[in-house]
Amino acid sequence: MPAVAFVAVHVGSAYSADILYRYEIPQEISCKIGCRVHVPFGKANRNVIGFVMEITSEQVQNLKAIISVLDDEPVLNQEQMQLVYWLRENTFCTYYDAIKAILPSAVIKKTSGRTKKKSKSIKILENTENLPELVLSDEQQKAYQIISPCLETSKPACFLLKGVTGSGKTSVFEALAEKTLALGKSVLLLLPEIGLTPQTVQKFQMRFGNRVALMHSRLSDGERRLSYERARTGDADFIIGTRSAVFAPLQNIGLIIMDEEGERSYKSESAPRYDTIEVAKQRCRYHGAVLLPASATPTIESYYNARKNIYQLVELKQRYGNISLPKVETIDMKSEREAGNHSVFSRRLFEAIQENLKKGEQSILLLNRRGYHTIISCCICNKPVYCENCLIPMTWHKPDNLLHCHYCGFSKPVPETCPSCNGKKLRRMGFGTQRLEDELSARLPKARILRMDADTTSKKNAYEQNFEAFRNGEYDIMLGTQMIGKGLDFPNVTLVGVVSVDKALFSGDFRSYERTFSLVTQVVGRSGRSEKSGCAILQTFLPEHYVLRLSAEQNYEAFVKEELALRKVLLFPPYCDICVVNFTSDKEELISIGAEKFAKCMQEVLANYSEKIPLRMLKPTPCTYEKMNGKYRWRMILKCKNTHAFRQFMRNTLEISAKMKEVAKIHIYVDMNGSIGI
DNA sequence: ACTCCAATCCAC
DNA sequence: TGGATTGGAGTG
Repeated sequence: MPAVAFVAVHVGSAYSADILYRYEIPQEISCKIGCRVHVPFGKANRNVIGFVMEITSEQVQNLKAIISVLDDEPVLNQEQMQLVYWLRENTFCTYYDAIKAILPSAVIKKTSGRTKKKSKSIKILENTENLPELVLSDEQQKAYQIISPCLETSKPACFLLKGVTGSGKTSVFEALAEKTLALGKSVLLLLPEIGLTPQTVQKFQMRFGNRVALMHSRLSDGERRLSYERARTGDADFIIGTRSAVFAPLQNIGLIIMDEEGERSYKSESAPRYDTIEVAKQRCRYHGAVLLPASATPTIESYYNARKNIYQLVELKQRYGNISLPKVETIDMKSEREAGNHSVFSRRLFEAIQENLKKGEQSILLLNRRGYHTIISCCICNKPVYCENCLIPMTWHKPDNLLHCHYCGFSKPVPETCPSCNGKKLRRMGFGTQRLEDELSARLPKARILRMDADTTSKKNAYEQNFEAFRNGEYDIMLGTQMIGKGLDFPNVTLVGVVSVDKALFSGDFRSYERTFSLVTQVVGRSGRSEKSGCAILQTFLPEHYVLRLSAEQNYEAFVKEELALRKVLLFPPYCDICVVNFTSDKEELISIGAEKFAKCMQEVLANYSEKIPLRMLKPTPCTYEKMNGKYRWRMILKCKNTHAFRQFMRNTLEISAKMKEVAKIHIYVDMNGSIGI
């Protein structure tokens, strides 16, 4: 009786075709679950690679047969197999999308199942002479002692480490990692962006030497493959990396740390659209490991979980060395305007910068818009100049004198006349980091200014080099977008100026308040980290807004209280889950028809559903930016409970609707608890 | 009656 | 996804 293999093959993003295809396993072939196989596929029987997901001995007639097996041993182990199924169910992706996230492309494509190349020697950064024993403060020690007993058990647990900026969370990580490794278990440390935290990475490399391997998106295919193999074989038992590293094939994981847990980069914006913390939880359940999300401003969801005792809260309330948090002064920019000051700088902030310059101390200025003029609009019809691929106003950049689209990267010269009405006069408005730099250097010609935004840091190692130069005192002032708020320690910074974050409050996402609160808290925390005390100045046109008021007070608890109350009333997470169905098409006329047909189909499926699905369906609507990258975009928001029953209902709807011609003409993807802005 | 190409269908 | 199939427009 021939055995049957259930094989996952690459079928694009077609929901209805993403099934496991059954093939006969010929007698002479031995194949295991998790191995890659060559199978004939489609009417033309083209030879494609598939992954064996299941093997049964059932009797099925007329199956095509597997051509050959590519691997002696499975490329997907038992845990990875479970993760494939988990990802497909939870992120509404295909089998192949899930496999692509779990395996490096070099492993999917490699022709031989055996790793033949001996790995190159890795530069060893171990430097034992240079390690003063790890010294923990009382508070850090206490945090360590609460968490560390759980590392010895093999029960999954989650601690939420809430530590004010400068409290030395990293030292707690180090102590816990050391303990985990001593117990013979492995450690996974996740960071939002590897380039922004070279100090942290170096610290761990110094302490743990070549047990550490890095995994992040800037590795080449070969480097990624090497790190993957080192983790898989146990040659490296401490992985440091970004989002994708959550899939590192470590054995026997004891601890997963997620630093700056609320960062957006932890949410994947392409298939599979996973949330790193959810994958980490899944892996902790599998390994019986401890999960440790950490932040100065935990997400509302995490803090709520801590209040419900799903997570155990561990707090670091003091800055290391008992340095006080900087005092934050709020400046009402409306009164500046009334007083005739039309500059981006309030008089108070400018004086403070001057003062700092005189003292030889450093300043950091935050403005979360890059470019020079952020809007070019017509004096007659008032319409801005839009990107040709996106319905998004373009930003003028001074260095190349071109308009740039910050969403698709398209650029073009400033038009002579208004593209909408042919008006002859266009006015340039808005303030970006380039203009801030210009104005600052005009008013303070002697100041050495470092601008940090996506335009100045695109080159490899640019972050690291610039941050290092600033730290070494080569600059007086660092100005930039949100990227300057994170992680780094600059002992000589005693002034932080928030030039403007008002716009960030109204991005259209229900998380924009918590993100703004977090951003202000992070950047303010850059000030006064050594013995010199620091201060911060927050400029806003909305001083009475509770988010800005509470950010200035650095009152996280009060902010969470307000935010939870708001979310309860408006029904947002953590009181429900938000599932967004996204529709895209390059044809404008198809998208509303397809989206509405889908919504109708969903209602019908729901009406015929035996299980009760708590669900609030909102009508499909165009996205805030209706066109991006040449694609028209609609979406439909569902307020739901993210249960197995809901996810089945959702996939059911996707499969049924995919067969309808109006729906088949457009592209659909589903995003659970992602962003609903832009 | 024929070609040609884009839209559509389908895969085990 | 990608190839095979289908059907409508265009051609002689």
